[in-house]
Amino acid sequence: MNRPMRSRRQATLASLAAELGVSRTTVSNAYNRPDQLSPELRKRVLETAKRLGYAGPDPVARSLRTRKAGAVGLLLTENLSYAFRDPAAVGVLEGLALACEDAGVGLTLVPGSPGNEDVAAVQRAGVDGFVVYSVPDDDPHLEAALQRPVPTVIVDQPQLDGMDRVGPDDEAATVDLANHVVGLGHRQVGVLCMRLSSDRNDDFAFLYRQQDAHYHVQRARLAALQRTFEAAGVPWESVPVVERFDHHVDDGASAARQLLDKHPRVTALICTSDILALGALAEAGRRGLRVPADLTITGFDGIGEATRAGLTTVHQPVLEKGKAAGKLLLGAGDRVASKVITLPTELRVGTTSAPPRTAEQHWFGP
Amino acid sequence: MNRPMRSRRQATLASLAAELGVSRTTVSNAYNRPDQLSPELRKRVLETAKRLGYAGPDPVARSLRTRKAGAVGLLLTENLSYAFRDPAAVGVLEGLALACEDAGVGLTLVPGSPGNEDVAAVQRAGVDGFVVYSVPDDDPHLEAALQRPVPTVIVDQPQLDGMDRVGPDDEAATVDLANHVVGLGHRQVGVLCMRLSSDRNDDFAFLYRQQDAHYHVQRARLAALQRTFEAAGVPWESVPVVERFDHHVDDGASAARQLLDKHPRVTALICTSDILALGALAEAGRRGLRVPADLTITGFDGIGEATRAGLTTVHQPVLEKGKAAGKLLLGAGDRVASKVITLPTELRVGTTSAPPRTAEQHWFGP
DNA sequence: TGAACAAACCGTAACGGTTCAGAACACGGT
DNA sequence: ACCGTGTTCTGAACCGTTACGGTTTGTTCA
Repeated sequence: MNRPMRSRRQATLASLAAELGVSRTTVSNAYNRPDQLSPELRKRVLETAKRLGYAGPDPVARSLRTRKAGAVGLLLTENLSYAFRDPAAVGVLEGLALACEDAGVGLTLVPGSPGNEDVAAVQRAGVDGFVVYSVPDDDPHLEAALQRPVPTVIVDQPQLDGMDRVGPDDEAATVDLANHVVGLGHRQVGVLCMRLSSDRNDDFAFLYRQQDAHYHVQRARLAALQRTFEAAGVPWESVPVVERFDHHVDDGASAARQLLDKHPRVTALICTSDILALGALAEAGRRGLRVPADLTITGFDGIGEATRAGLTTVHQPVLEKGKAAGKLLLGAGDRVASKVITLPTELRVGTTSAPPRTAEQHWFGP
Repeated sequence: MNRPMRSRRQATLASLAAELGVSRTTVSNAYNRPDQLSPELRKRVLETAKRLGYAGPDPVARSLRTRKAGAVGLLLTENLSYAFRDPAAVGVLEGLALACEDAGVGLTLVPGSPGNEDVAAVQRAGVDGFVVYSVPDDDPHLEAALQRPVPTVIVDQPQLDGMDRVGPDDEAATVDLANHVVGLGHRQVGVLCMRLSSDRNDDFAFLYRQQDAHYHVQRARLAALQRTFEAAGVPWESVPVVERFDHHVDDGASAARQLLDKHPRVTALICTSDILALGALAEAGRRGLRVPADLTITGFDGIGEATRAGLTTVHQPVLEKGKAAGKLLLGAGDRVASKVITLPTELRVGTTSAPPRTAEQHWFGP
């Protein structure tokens, strides 16, 4: 043990009361309701506490009695690097942390790897509610959280029965973006997307896998792309989609490589995240493709580095997303109806999108 | 409330036992020690539990009894954006989260803004230990955490009496970096640093403020720079140091602007973080200064974006740092002696450092 | 036949607090 | 002397669980 001066047995409120010859109530009051006892006595209590090394009422015991854990849980059933390496996810985390800080409650990251069926951590987390973020639809951890008799807010996920939900309209935002690309004249496009399911598939993802995706956000974005491109006369089967399980810039680069190797005539690469797009950008550079002259690249999320790189992307207010989730959860006490908050998104046209290179257009010419 | 089927009063282990006509112990065993009762009875218990909407033993009550909270606290007395916007800090967070996940315990972010004297959240956090990261030396929250009868691990901070500590040797690493810059021939340098104290000072920071810095890391890095440059015959008073309270890329840019406006003859900008360096890079571009031909820029931390930008920097294994802290804390149970883990760092020379522009060297010529 | 032992279940006592309805006392007013 | 009104402190119940040390029942084996 590395705490100095730890006595044989930690002092408790009761032992302190005994030492002082007062009731436990009084000691409790000394900490929680200073106006309930004389200043002198309170001072004496606090002094004795210091002398005995008593650091104040035990949080857990207090929680039991008051029925408040003083923390909300964040269920992140991801490979953690997924959550921490993506500035968009970190933004949500930050917003949530801010909301918690405002309310003076802690934010507990509840562990649960995907594919790991062990939901014990979810059941054992001492929290007053859960925020569920970026979890596959059928995850047992999500199920376990919903079982718990505490409120739950779902972020970036389809609304479940009476749950609260926060998220952008991924479909609408993606439609805007796709229309931008279509409007520029692109008909030969490729897509890079994030993990669609808990089983690794660092390869092309065909229709069935797309529609069966367990991650709502990816499913929604792909569906929106499909809808828009088909409306523009581009058969979706002709659009290659490359999936990556991990989510680093390098994964975006390798995905772009895989796609471009097989489909060199593609004029636009639509990525379902900025991270992937940044990787695609790097790969394009490596191949000597000029962006946007030779290749249009778009992202999604609007992270800082993307902005600095001039990426055409959809910006979503990630910080607000997290904040909204936190506020919703912390204010969920007495509310009866469930709430759904849809966040605004904004198409940000940067310097990575332009009409397709003319040479290529001949392929589609009359 | 948005939980469906919530009965008037939540079922408890006791009410479940009563309903079943068995003892509480048996119900408890059904959840915690399946081998202590017959499979049939266990099945009956679990079925009845489901029928009554009992989701398993209450975590808080369990914690009280077992004296394990099942979570470790992370004390981040920062403006939260500080912690979340810096990939280096996020890396530490990730490493810590990974260690916690391995151990199946939660990670609670304990709120406490700098300057906010309210340490209640620290006292009320139900955790089995604290990791203290990036907190000013004299912070009351740190004090409050140390008071609690749980182990504490300090990250990136000078070792306190018997505490465990994890961190790189900031001084040695900075000396290496400074020697690199000195070795290139730079004698007219400027420094951009992060917040030195809890009071905002977006301006030049003079010697007294530097030495009085409440943030160990910044103090150590500045001290190392001072030592190295003075050894190279550069009087430290002649080296302008600009401080920024916030820590975004834009802050780095504005700091660089402020410094270069006043000291246009500077040939190298040493930044105490990559984020600031990235901003400096942007500002250099804006001024039409070629890097490294006209201006050398260095960072610290080795974050991904810096690597992608080719920044000369010191890489430190942030993920390992977080992991090490977590492991140390979680294994701290019975240990008597305190441990100190010093992490390796690596000078990574990129494309942003080179000898000073010859024109300037005349100033120092014979 | 009965000792030895395992399996299945139970009762009680914590764990360390908070809370609420009073008790005890002091004080000023009538 | 009596009453009302605070102020200060107390007693006991309660929060929901698990640890510990049993008891009961049934089986095995010499």
